[in-house]
Amino acid sequence: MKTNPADESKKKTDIRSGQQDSRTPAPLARSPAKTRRLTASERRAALLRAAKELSVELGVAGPSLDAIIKRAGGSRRSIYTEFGGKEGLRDALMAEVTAEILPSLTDDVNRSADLRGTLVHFARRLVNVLESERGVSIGRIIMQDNFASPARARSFFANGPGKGTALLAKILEAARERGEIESPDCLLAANCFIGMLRGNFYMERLFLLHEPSGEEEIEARIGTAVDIFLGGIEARGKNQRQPS
Amino acid sequence: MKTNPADESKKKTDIRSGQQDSRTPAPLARSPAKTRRLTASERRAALLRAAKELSVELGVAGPSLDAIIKRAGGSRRSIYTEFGGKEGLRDALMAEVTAEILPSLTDDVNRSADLRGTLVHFARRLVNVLESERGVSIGRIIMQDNFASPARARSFFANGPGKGTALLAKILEAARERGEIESPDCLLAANCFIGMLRGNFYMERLFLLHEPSGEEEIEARIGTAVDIFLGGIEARGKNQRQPS
DNA sequence: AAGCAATGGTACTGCTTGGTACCAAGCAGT
DNA sequence: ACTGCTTGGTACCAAGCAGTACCATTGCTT
Repeated sequence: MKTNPADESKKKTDIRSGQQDSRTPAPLARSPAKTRRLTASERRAALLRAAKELSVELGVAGPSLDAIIKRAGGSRRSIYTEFGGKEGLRDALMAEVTAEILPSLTDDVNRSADLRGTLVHFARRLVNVLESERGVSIGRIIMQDNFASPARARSFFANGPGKGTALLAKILEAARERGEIESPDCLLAANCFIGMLRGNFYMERLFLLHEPSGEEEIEARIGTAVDIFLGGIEARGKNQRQPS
Repeated sequence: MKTNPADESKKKTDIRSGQQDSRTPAPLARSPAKTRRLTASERRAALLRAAKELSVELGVAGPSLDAIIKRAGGSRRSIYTEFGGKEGLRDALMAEVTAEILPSLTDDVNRSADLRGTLVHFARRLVNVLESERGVSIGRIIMQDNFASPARARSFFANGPGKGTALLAKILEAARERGEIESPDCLLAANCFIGMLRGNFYMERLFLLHEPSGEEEIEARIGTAVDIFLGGIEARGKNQRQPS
């Protein structure tokens, strides 16, 4: 099927005659000065970078291979030898992008002395990472890819939100050990806190429904969330599960 | 608008079993008995219904017009006269689907006497609506379309989550008036509560990372969320905003 | 410097899609 | 029943896509 059939003429479909613009006839119009070839890892990085940029720029229905190659240089061959095809490239991109977000969240936690300070700090980090211009762009890539491939979604959740939630859960466990809070399930509580911070806002941002929130609004949101959360779990007798 | 959701319009849908090729060669192999023409609204309903079903079934990268027509009957002409094209059909589908979800959430709120009961009731409704098999299917359609069109996303948020959150906010306002809770911003608090209920679970469900949660797990999540939330906002002196 | 293996560049194939054109078949008004 | 308008069915077109083949070029090795 791949061997060229007995048709060497251009008469495949004469209707599509208007093709003279699609081909660039001059192969000598190469780059003037530097045509240095890139090593495999350089090429890989360039491809991933181009794919990321274009995914951010184009948004929906990510870039075509042509577009990626045009920006990154190299040729389709590079993609197939390096990633095995488009799916492989998306996999690699997902891994890279996930790894890029996490550190900015986990870094430097536990700086505050008390729990409230730690929570506020964590919340600021999270909201700013998620809802920043760049965070939203990356989030859009991730989410759309997650719909396309549950396998990638699984990997993303394990390495992204999963780790973030686990980190917060550990902080809560420590506070519980110190007797500052009462919580039967710190992981569940961590989920709640993170969910509060997202609220409807994160999705609205993801869908580009409004500009990034201002400092004040974010502080208000964080304040409300921390107040409710701390008020709900801190240790002070029992106001919980009172029978209704 | 919803005249008759094609109760008796089964006349054509059995063609989809054929499928031997992309084209059905014999124009005389039509439906055996009747070829009654559908009215405009019937046709519209059939198209929307087929589009919804196929979106659910195919998941990623919604169905093509051919697929929709093959199931709904009619022809491409129907789509263009009725919806103006594919985008118009997606718009209409989004509106329909959004309107479908909301009532099952808002219906029958305020049944319980006390606030805790009301919150638990609301939470059960919300989680079950969102994370049910059907809710997830519809949610996937909506989310993917939201990425494709911020305009649709805006309409969805206004008619879906926006209304749900506003409803809860009203409930909270009433409780505040009765002095049961203290909350400077009930809408923000409602956002928090709904966010807690989603946590990471809803997104994980949306991406098909696990089966629907069991009754027990849902009750545990709801219990935790309600406990934290009520504990955080109920009126009992001031444990909030203590300076750290 | 010559040769060779790997990479870059591009045309091409096969396929799918949305949109349009056109013919055929039903329906309604008279 | 005839006629004209509307709707259904299908072929067709242009565009875009991933993947493959193949030539041209590069740069390292010997």
